[in-house]
Amino acid sequence: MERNTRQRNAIREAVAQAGRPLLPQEVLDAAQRQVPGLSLATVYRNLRTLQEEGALRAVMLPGENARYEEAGHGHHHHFQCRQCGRVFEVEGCPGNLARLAPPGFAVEDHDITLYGRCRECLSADGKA
Amino acid sequence: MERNTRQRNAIREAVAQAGRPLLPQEVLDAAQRQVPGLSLATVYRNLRTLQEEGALRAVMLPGENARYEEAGHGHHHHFQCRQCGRVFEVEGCPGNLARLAPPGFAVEDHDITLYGRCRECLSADGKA
DNA sequence: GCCTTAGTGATAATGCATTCGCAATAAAAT
DNA sequence: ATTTTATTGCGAATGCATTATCACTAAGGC
Repeated sequence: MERNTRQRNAIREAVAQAGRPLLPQEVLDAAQRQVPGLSLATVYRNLRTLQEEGALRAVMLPGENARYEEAGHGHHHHFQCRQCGRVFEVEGCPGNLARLAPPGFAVEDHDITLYGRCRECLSADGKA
Repeated sequence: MERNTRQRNAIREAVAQAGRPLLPQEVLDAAQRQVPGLSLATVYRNLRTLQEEGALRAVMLPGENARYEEAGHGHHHHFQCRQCGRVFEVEGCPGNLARLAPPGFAVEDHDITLYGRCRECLSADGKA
């Protein structure tokens, strides 16, 4: 039977409150504010468990390790800031991408990643 | 000074003739038809060299290792077949993706990956 | 409060792509 | 042909994310 541990709650909360996909290490950093002794192994174990029970979703970006976000946010894509490396959700979708594929190919799905500067990094630059 | 070896030529040719991004192991398999003794270490060395001199480009897809394609094909995106795993180029681009980003974010670039079945896998299924 | 056992922390182990070390090979300049 | 040295093949080494091990801890049912 599944138990409700402080660690698991802290991990779930950390991802939920971030509102953006987090790396395991980022989850650790955030969740350690609730549970200081939390270990990285426990983060990995729970990320997997929470993903299997459908609470979390793995987000893969090109050349990056898996990040984790809350499940159930509907179809969306991601933006990665080239300065701070953080990833954000972006809603919306251009649609009708199937037309780009070569003739005879069946398109079932797609991923879009936007790259640039997030608001925070832009405003920090402005001040510098 | 840079030398013109059978190995390097075979590697360059393999990528050019495939017409699609190849994994180092796929490059090895293809180039070994020209140079049977070719080793994987040499493939890695030359993929790096060729990339540095601008002849090849690294292609990163979500959750995948780097593939390599000929440079100079202009802006394009990629399609990955879920059955055979191969990656193909797709021309064209929906454009105007910047509007998807949250306000205050500056979009500089983007990656699009389409997923589905390639023509070969579809027709093989049809026959099965 | 006690017991059972899922969960945890710390660290070692694993898996895997990629790179390194080095003796042997082969371009290409002389 | 000889010499020089970039390049190669092979296997060992590396780096790094993730997972396994195991003794200990603490949920939660009784």
